[in-house]
Amino acid sequence: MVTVDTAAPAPTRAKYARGEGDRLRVDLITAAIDLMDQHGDVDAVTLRAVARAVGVSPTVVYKHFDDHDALLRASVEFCWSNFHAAIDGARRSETDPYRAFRATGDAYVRFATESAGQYRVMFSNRIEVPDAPEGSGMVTFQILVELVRSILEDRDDARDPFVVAVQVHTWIHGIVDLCGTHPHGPWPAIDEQLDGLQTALGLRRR
Amino acid sequence: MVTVDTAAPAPTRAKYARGEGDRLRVDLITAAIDLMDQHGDVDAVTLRAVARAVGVSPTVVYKHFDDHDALLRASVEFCWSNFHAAIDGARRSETDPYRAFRATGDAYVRFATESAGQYRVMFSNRIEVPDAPEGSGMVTFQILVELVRSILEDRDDARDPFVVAVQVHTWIHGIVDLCGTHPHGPWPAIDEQLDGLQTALGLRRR
DNA sequence: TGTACATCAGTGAACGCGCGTTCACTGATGTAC
DNA sequence: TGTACATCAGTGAACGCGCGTTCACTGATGTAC
Repeated sequence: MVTVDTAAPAPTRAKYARGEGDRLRVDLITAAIDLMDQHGDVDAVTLRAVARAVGVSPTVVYKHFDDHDALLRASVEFCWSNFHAAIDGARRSETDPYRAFRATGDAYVRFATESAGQYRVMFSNRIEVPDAPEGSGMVTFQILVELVRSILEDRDDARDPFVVAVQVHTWIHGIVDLCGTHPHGPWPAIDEQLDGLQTALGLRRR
Repeated sequence: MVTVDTAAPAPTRAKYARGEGDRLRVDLITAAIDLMDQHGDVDAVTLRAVARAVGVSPTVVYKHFDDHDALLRASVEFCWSNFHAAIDGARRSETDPYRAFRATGDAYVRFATESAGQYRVMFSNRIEVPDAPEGSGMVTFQILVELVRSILEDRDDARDPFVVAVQVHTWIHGIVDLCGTHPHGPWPAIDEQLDGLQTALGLRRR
């Protein structure tokens, strides 16, 4: 319910030239995501706050989105694509499956830490984004399944990659969520926790 | 931002007798917690919504709490004591450390499932409740540390009970949070996931 | 036994606020003739 | 080359709403004399 009035009200912005009006759509989404990251809370992302951040009147939002909810849905969709890009980029950065796994885990943690607001909004599931069965995360989760599969094959490990990938994801989510919301607890460093995860789940080279 | 106007407005309630006015304090906290569980969101717990649920005018809340925030803090504190009671009760229900561990895990999952709103509000950390270092959860977390310690001793396992307890907690939190917010995903059943956790973390009788 | 009074649980109207949304409008810019 | 006009980006005032909070009040009940 607290709505802090941070930031200058309107940094005197010039209007976009004719034909470039669609760029405002991107600006609005970007501003919405910034608000998520600043407040870690989707409720801070009011239509008026987004317009204020861009330096535009609230009414112009309706030129680009049906309503407030449509703006939020588009923004969350954008978060998912940011997330997917981060995860996919990390996985592609290494060919060795163990190194790729670890790079991807690090990227996951980095996203959840540096873009904590986005991460929380995405996984708190209060904004429904229409997509494949069970949300936009599924395609990204598939990357994890494949990473796990390549490791299990290399280890001659008969476990089901999907089941192990669920284990990896639930655990890593718990780590970033708990340590993110209680950053001053006496927890081990996150990368030590990742080490522990990889060991406990038997995903190290043997 | 959505405030659904569920439930009858005011079930014609009789005022408390002289000297029993303090019972309203408990009623308000109880109603606040019900709202958390119904909406899974602390923003639904407005001062007016709580008063409405109890069948009382908003102003009377100020007879029992300094302001809206004080009501929320007291409610979250009550959630923590509910949670502690559930965990502590489960741990005391078994003497064998392995069975006690599992009973406690089941109780954790049950609380996070059946009182999902409370759980989310407690761990989302948006309401600061003043307490021991790093919040009311620490004393309950200590129960987990002791459970893990007793298992590790029985197994002649030299690992640090605190570190392993952190592993248990981050993982179990990830399981209930992820499966709670995405209940229709293709995940294994939660108790199968608990089985997997116990095995992977080496907390089974050998 | 009766009565004045303090105490107590709770009300109701009013406030200023930020919100989402609607509506009629403005003013610059490109284009057709 | 000039001019009328359609198009486009964006504004500003207004609405009804629910919110947290304040203030002066009510009406029943126990108690002191």
